[in-house]
Amino acid sequence: MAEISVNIVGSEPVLMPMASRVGDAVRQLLSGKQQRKTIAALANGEAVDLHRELTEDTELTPIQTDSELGLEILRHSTSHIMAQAVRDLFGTDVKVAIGPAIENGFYYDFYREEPFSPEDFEKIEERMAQISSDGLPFTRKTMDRQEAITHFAALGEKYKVELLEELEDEQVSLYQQGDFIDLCRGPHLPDTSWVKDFKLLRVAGAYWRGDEHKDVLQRIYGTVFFDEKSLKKYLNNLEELKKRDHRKLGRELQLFTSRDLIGPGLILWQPKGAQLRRLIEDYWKDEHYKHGYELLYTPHIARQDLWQTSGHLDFYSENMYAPMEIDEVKYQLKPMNCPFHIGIFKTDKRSYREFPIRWAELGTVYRYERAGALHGLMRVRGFTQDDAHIFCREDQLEEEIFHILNLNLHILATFGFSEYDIYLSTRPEKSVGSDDIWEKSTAALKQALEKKGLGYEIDPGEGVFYGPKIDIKIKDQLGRSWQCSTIQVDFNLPQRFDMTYTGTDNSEHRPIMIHRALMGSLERFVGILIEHYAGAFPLWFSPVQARILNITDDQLEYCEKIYNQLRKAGIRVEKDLRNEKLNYKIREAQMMKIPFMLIVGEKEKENGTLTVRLRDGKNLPPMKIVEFVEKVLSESAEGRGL
RNA sequence: GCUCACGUAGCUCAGGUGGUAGAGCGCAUCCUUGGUAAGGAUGAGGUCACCGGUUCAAAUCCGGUCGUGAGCUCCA
Repeated sequence: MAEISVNIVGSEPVLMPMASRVGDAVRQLLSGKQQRKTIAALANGEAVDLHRELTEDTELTPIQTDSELGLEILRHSTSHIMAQAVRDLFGTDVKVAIGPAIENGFYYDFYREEPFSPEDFEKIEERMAQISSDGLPFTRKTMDRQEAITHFAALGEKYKVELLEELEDEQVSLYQQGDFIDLCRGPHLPDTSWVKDFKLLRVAGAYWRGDEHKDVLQRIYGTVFFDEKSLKKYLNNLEELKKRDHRKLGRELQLFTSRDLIGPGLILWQPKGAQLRRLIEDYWKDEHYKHGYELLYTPHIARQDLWQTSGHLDFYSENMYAPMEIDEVKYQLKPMNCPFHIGIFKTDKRSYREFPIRWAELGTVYRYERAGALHGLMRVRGFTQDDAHIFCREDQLEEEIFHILNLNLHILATFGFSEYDIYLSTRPEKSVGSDDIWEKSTAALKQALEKKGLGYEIDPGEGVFYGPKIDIKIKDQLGRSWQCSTIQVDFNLPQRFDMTYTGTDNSEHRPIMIHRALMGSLERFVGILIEHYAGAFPLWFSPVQARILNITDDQLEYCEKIYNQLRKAGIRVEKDLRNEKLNYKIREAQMMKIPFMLIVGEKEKENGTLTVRLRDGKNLPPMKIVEFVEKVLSESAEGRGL
């Protein structure tokens, strides 16, 4: 009998009979503990099941339960089990579409007339548990593509037929567990008994193949892990996310709201939210001034002609609010600030000596976002960009980009974001500008990134049509990524607006324009901050820094005195002098996540002090009012990076 | 925009099968003046998102509109 040589990567090969299974090799080559963790393997680089027969000399890399790939296989297999359960329960009224593993779980798309209900979820989960305890093996078979089409056509599985018709391979693989057969590339778990710690999470509509002209399917999402602990951890994490949800905290902390009467995607900033925002804006303005920017203000609407010249009407009009007519002239709300800044540029004849010109504006723009895309502060229709435009010569580009990166990362770090992923997007297929300018600008962006010592990834062809760009995605406390910053070179608008400057040679040249935003949108950035800090903001931008809590009415006068003194010193302080017990007042202040609670009773009144309770429940020893002022001011300044 | 779900006092929510509404928190008044996460009593708040239909009768059933949520899609 023929033999083949099999080894686990990094160890000695052994000879095994031809057509031994991967699982046999694993049992022979791995220790008990390693064996039990192994659910599949890479055989000469191809991911295969443990049941797969080996027909040539093979190097195996085990895929184990503690790897990403292992989880992916678990999730994929679980989606099959869910499909089987759904089919068992609802019969052929249900058509199966696709069911991949995704980040943190899996889904399966079904076509069914009736919507799935929460009660259905319970039934499906019960049935899945049954399938799991049956320990059905996942078996793979290959089939001629035409044969597979006939097979699925006979079952009325039109989505599978459609998939098969588009496949290029003449042999396709099918996986079966119990009586459920699905078209699938695999690999899968050895059997269904591995799938114990799962949960179905939600159902949502999804189009067949993501195309809104095609059938609407019901997508059931779920998650699964190899052990109960990990599942619980994940579910707890979901709970934590809910607790941090900026919409919930925004309401509780009285930061912002939106009302039906105002309109969807339009935010009302309540006093505390407005205070928070003002602190962010003031800091932003100060930093920009220090870094050589000048600040601009521009209007919210402009004549339609402006948007014609800028090209927004041609490229962006579906995102713009409809025109309004004033004195027989059409005006439109601005979706971007750039044309206004160009308008200011063109008020004078510019010289190369003025460059770089750095203009910044907290400009509020309005964009039509599809109703289904709106989400709290994260996706709105009216928002304020922390926008800036830099006009410079080509030879200044790299230095300007470097300058922007410095300011950018400095500001993000001050807000507590020091982990990020950076992407450099290069020329797309449809674009304006010469090869030469694209090359030079892309090189300038790269060099600036490298000079700053920043790692980055290249997104080939993902640049905007008018120039290359750098995007920075920050990571929050929960490890989620948010794209906030963007730095974009623009060869288009300077030309459209015929912007020029006089160079050293006394002739006219075209300036380079850079658009950039650091926080992106104030609204969204505040949303991210709320979730990042779970509403417990650092002292320097806490809308309320301290709240005075008296113990009895005997300290009312003294409390007023403290309040006035702190307020004059520039401390954001509130007083809670209601006739309530201390416990009650502490609870409320705690829930408002106020950094300092100032407790004032007879002792403090007599000594001219106050007792500070911190957000974490600890107390500081009693201190004089001036000491507290000093403490808050110095800690705030430090937090603000002063 | 599409699919599904939801829309009851300022907030969080109860209100089988239709008979004009309830709780807790908050708010007001009173009692209580109490040192580190909810003291007590009384009271005021709702044309049950809006419009229309079915019915003797609708928060409850049906249709539409608006809004919210989860996804899909979109996001130079």
